[in-house]
Amino acid sequence: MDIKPRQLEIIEAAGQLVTEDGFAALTTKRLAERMHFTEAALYRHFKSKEEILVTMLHHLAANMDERLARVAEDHPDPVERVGAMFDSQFAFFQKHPQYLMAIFAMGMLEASHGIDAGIERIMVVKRRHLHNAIKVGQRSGAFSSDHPADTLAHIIMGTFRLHMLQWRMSGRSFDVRKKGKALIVAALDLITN
Amino acid sequence: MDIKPRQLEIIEAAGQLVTEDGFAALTTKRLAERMHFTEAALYRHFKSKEEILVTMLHHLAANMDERLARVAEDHPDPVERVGAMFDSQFAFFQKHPQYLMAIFAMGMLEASHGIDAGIERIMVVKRRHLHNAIKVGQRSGAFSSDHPADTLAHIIMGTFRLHMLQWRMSGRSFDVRKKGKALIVAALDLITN
DNA sequence: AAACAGTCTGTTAGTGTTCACTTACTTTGT
DNA sequence: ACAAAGTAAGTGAACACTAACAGACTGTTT
Repeated sequence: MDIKPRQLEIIEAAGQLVTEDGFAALTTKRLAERMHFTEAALYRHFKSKEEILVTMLHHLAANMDERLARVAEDHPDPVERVGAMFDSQFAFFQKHPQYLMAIFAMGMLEASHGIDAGIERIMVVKRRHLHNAIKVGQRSGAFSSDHPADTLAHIIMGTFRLHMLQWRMSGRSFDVRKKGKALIVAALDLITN
Repeated sequence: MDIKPRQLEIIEAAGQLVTEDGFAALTTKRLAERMHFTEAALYRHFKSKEEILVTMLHHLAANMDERLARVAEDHPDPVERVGAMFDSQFAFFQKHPQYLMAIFAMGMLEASHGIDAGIERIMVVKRRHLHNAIKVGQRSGAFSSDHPADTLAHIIMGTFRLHMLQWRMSGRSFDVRKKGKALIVAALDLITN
């Protein structure tokens, strides 16, 4: 499933609309306006509105998987690795805030099964990478083994997600990367031996 | 601003629809069906669909504030207090899952400013109670002072919110109170001296 | 070099459906 | 008698999507 350049433009415009004004703001009319063409032209590139979102989520999941795998390769030390993973996440969403919606859309079971499945896949990807890093750290003795890796991963993930939510709620008015790094360092400190 | 019994019924039905099938499922038609009357009858009790949601969020915020204040009074020990606060939250949402939407709706900037403000107020209420409890615990030496109370409150809140999200995503198929208690105990253990 | 055929990407002008909400009237309980 | 709470039957607006057509560019045939 490869995404053509024009499709990517549409996906990014759709993400912008949702991130700016909420899910309800994503209409074919507004999306076409932002693309500077007509509604009908959208259907030359996607067969439905749903397909636009599903394709976007696919794209994001694949992108994130690859990016986190590369970070893991580059950082053998587990504590550093977790820090670098989140720093990569912060940098990504700072650069591409239009994808923020994918983090929060779940919890709204919006519309279709395809969308839900796409969002869940993104969470699973993130969780898998984080869980692996923590398990490696527990084996090496860097992280505490007082609690299961699941639990520690949950706490870190929750900290990350709430931070992103607050960033979004604030209108992205602060430096998500700097503040986020401080939070993740604090959370890592709590679970480090 | 008092809520009449019939209004409360409508509010709860609206919450059910959103929690079951997402925000888009809350239409005047479906809401009226669930109430076993016509759409027009809704407008005898609320002047708009937005007012239904805003009233619901007001009601929930007031309810939560009172409930958490009572828990705080009943538990002088800070560690116990935080545990009891979240246990009270788990029990509440287990009993009234129709209010779950209020936790997740933010992040979707749905529709109106009134709704956003209502959701933000709920988050502020929770945060205030938690933050107070943690500060008390830090002063008494029960909680670590290696990190600011803000940071610790953030980590606990994030842990809670992700847990609720997973419960919802699972179709509320596990014991949110039991699993939640374990998570909160683990998180508290990390920040306890 | 010119003509042709096909595909890609856009247009205009609609379609039927669903939405939140209203008007005018009726029933019910005190 | 009066107000509260319901109904039937609609309103215009917005929605996702479609049919029919047209220009631009491609590669192929004459």
